[in-house]
Amino acid sequence: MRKFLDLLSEKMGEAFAAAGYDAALGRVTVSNRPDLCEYQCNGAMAGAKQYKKAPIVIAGEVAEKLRGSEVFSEAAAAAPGFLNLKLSGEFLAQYVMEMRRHDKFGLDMPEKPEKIVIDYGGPNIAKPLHVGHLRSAVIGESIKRMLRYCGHEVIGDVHLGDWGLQMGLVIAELQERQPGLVYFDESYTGEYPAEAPFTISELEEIYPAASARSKEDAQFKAKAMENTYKIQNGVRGYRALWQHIKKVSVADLKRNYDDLNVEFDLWKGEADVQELIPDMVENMKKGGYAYLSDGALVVDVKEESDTKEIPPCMILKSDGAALYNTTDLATILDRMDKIGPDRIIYVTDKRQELYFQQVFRCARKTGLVTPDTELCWVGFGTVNGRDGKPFKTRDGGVMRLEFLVKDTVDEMYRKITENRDMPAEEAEKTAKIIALSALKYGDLSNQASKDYIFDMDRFTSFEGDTGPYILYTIVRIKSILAKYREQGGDPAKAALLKAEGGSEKALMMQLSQFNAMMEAACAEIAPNKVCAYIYDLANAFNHFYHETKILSEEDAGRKSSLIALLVLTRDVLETCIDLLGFAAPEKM
RNA sequence: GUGUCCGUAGCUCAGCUGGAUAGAGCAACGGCCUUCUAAGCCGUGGGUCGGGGGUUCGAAUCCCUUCGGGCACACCA
Repeated sequence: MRKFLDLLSEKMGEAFAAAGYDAALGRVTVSNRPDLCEYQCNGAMAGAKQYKKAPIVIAGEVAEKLRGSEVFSEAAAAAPGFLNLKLSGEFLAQYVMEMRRHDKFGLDMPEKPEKIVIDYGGPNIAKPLHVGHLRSAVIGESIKRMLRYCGHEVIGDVHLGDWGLQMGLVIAELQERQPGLVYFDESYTGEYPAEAPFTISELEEIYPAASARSKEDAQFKAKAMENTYKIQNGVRGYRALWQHIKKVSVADLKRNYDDLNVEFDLWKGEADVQELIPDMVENMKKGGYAYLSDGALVVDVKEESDTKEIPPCMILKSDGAALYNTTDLATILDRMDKIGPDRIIYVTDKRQELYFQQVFRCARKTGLVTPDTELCWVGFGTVNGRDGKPFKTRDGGVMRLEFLVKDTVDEMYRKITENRDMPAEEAEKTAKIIALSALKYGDLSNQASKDYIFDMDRFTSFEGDTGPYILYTIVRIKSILAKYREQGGDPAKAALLKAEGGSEKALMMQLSQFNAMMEAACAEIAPNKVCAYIYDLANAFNHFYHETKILSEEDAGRKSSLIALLVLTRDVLETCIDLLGFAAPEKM
């Protein structure tokens, strides 16, 4: 379906052409002076120089050609050369009605859908999720859903950090606490127990303890490094323990991501690509890309156009060990081989920008990806506390994600029970739903690349530009539709007639922008655009709601038309919040 | 030091490829519930768009410069 503004621009272009000017000047935009007009065109001013005429003259001539237009009910030239436009209510209603018939509200599918891998989450095994993981999960999930909605095949991969020193640390701590474990007996050849020798809550306590100890106790740290080496080189007992750590940890991660309504298609990790490394490195050497520099194996990635020195991409450390780069490159190799994506998107902290620039260039240069594979990086800013510094717990520690979510849910429960009379069980369920909207909307409504301040009071507020406000709007619509059904009406059968003036027309105008907004949001990978859109839409609806009696409307045709508008508004809002990764309750 | 991002109302932020009086929300103040959820709606006050130059008919937006801040700059991830 054509985008509404394109349609208007086309009509305007025809008028320009009819008056003897370039049709390209007829670009129509939403008015920035709603008191004067609904839409505007500034083409007369842009074309003034080219045609050596006063803009107001051109605008006047074009306005003349628009007389009797079926699209614009009014077109007036205004100094110094603006074209102020008002829209025909029938034309608008027709477009909006067509949106309703279309299964994606007028959003066209791409001619060539892409296969896209999105790498987000990035949790480390054995370490609890903390605030830093919130943004990756929330933003990544939303991008995944948006791109899917726009017609692409999208595969989300959690990309676990499951190959590092933290595993060696956990095992070192276990060696101290439970030295008798069969895993440490290297002469043991039997089966290892299926059950892990620790629970998740024990694991959560073991890792911080081990990490703290390694900072003071050099011998302990050496032991941890040795353990890591043993895991990585396949010593049976250590491998078995590593599997246990991974299994227990992943189960817990799934639970945490579940609570956030975040799902991954793949639970791959660094460990999965280790065996690809030797050949990959060998090929980089053979291809003449990799060379030794200060003992480390590196690939040059600088380019002519660089405005600064880009250091080479390191492939192996001077001790010959692999590092994060190596694993990420091997992962690209693996994905190209097994999935063959057109695009890979990474969602990480913005501090890793240079790092990914190096990795991408290296992958391209060494032929890990085909020339037309798009490697794409989305960097996000830090979550700060109200003091503007990185978010911490009251005592200055790292804030665990689980606690952050729980605090938000508790706060929401408090607010609900304060304002509404609701059974405890229902209030609890509702609190969870609304809290998620608060958390996610609070994050996603900011530009991803910017830092933002996590302000519990602001996010959980039902007022202003917040998740709960959006949900409240949806619930209001649902409530009216439910009553309409009780009266025997069928919202699905309601048909739109025409846009009366005022807030009803404004609501339709907002709805008509959906496909253009979604296309832009996907192209720019910007969930914040979806947020901005639904906030405007919710505002437009609430304004309309206060001016318009719906259920008591006596003209049956008009009532049905209003209901149709409600249904579409609800559907668009619910579709959008689903793309943001949350949902609305039935009541609140 | 080099590069990069940012600086807009008391606070938190929008402002797309330059366009008419710079917009929201919170906070402050004032209105609107016998009628579809008042967790809403309407209104008032509040800004030299960090400073200075330049390009343009026209700049928060583009260019230069300057001040202030964040971040990154190969053997961490």
